[in-house]
Amino acid sequence: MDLLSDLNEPQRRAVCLVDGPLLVLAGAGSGKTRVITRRVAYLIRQGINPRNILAITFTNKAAGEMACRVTELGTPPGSTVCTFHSLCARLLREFADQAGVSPNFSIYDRADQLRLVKEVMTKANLKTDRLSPARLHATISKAKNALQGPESLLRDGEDLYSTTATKIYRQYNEALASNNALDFDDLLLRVACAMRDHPEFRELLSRRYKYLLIDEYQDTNRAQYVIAHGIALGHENVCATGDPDQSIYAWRGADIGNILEFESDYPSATVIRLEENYRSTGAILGVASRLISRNTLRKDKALWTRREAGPDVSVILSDDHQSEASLIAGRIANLRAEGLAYEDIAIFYRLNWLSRVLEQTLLTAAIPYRIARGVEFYNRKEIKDVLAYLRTMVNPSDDLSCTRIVNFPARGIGSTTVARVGAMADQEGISFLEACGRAQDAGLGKAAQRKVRAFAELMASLRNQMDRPMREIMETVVSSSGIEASLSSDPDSREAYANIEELISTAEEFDDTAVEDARGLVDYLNQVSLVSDVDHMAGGPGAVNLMTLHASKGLEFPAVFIIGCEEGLLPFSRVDDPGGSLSSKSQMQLEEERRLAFVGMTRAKDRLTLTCARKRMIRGRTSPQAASQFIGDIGTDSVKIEDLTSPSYMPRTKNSRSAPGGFYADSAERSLIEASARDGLNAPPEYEYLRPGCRVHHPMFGFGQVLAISSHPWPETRATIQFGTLGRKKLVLSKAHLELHSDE
DNA sequence: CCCTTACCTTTTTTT
DNA sequence: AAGGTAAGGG
Repeated sequence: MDLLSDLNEPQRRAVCLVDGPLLVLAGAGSGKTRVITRRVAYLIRQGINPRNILAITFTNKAAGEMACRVTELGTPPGSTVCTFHSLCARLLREFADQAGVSPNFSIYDRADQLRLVKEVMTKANLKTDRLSPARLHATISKAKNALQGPESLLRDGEDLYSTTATKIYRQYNEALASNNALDFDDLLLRVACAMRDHPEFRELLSRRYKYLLIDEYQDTNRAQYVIAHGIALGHENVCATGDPDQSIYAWRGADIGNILEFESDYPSATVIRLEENYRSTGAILGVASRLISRNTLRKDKALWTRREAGPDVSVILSDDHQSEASLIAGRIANLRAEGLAYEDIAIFYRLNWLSRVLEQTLLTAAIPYRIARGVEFYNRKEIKDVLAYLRTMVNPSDDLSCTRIVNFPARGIGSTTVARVGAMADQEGISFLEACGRAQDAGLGKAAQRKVRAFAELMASLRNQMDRPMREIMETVVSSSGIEASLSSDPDSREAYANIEELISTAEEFDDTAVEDARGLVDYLNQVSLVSDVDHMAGGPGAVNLMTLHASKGLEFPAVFIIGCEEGLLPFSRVDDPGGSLSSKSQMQLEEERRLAFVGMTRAKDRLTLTCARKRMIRGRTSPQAASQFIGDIGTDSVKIEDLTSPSYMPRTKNSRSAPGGFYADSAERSLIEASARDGLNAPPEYEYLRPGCRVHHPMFGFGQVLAISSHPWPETRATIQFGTLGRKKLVLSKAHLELHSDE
């Protein structure tokens, strides 16, 4: 197949420039993935050994897709396409000596990491209610991603937080070491350090990976940067692709400087910009561009499209989350009527929990949906329990996993017994499992001793069976541990049991599909530990796609809804304000939120709808919501605001004086107005007084001044109103609810 | 030792 | 709204 004929000029250059550093600044929808896959295929056709090619992506799903598309281009296999994390996990097992790890290490996911932080905090007598483990963990994680040790936290002074964080960081690392475990950040950190400390290791990698491609370069952190540079050192055959406007992971240590400074890192670098967008309509691209142009810290970039403007971008205002959801269900039905399939439609939101109402509504509306939550499966208690057995088998030092299963299923080993065995293990400097085998020394009662010993024997016998195929291992674990017996007898556990059966079938799948250099228990755990949200959703046919804005990156859909476009939600800001709510939502953070909205919008090919609600249930309380400032940022060109909120009136305050005539003065009159607005019979008398210059209050946009009225006859009154922070809006006032304030 | 009940926090976003 | 934790009874 011809690799170049359907590429545009800059794309072709990006594919064909084989040697030397190359930076591809690829705007949203500019065919970046196509360039990368073609490039890999092109390199191979130029006679480069596939084994010398390493392409790094951010998610397993992206890696899978990319590998798949490269194969489809008819090139011989052998190239490595994977994520930074899985690359590092593999390297660490292969070069365990250089990296100073033991090859059977466990990989701790976020939940494990938090448990460990909590455990460390308790041991240090820190109250977890004063200082959240999550915050401490975030601090530690950020430091690790910047390749900084515990002492680094003291750089900016020795306040109480810094000193405790340093202490916890140290002890957390010690705890990881004694469990023979690494967290996600360690995977990168250990490889980066090994490359620094062992030049021969770095050189080996440089020789092995002579051609390096890194996708989403704007989202790389310090550790990933060091690894990439280490590999490229010497040959400099490094092709980085990315888009500064889509940098949305600064909060987890991504450094946008990496992509901005590529040219100074590699003075001989070629820079290619891809600015033609093949995805979105003119209207969508215009709206997204106007939004992102509000960012000040950015390289200006002009995305353009040959596509026509298409339908306006919709902004829909609803009363609450409930009506927002049913409105979307309705719109989905309309889109279906227009000929779209369910899988062509996606709904994005800033926070995971925003999907709940939506799910319920879609369920009752009988609209099939898929939700990008692969980890959810692996986060189920029973699944984590089974995996903990596997981990303990591979890595008997993994006390976190071992204590998790010592009494699952219930074996009558309670917390006192666990504490005693644990204390003995600590004292003797042995693992929990080993201590179980020597239960007689732990000062336990006869019965407890017998149970604990039985557990140790169970694990020993399981450990003898580790070389069997995954499915058999899994079945043995489930049956001989007693999980099967305890779950299948209890009718409340039917779902849990079904999940475990599902897990067994993934193991079977692993046996069938795994390549020859990755098929053991260790590789299975590797794979399972590194799956993410997005990975498990492969655009299922016949279902609407639900996901967070973060998860949407890299995807595209004909129709996109972004829900919850409200202050505090889409530019997200925390309710409690560590550091002051007004001042410290820094410009940097706001701009990242804006990029996030930009990413979401640019996923849409043909139809884009933004929705917001006037009030919403947050943490069990209904709280009033204001429209997102981003709705102001996108301006009014190619935007249609549909106001579906019901009439409402602000309580009168001292400052709000009556319009001439005082028509909304008493409640009887008010309910009359509401009734007529609801029934669509007569215009509420306000409209008589609606004229340019009026000061009005809108429940979502706040105070504004009427600039012009384009058509007056109710209920189709359209008026252009200037709102303070949100700019000019053209509103359809059909069911409206403007409160007039005379402002002589 | 296990199970129930009552509070109490949590909630960004992800490898 | 929901999940986790501490306390208390069986």
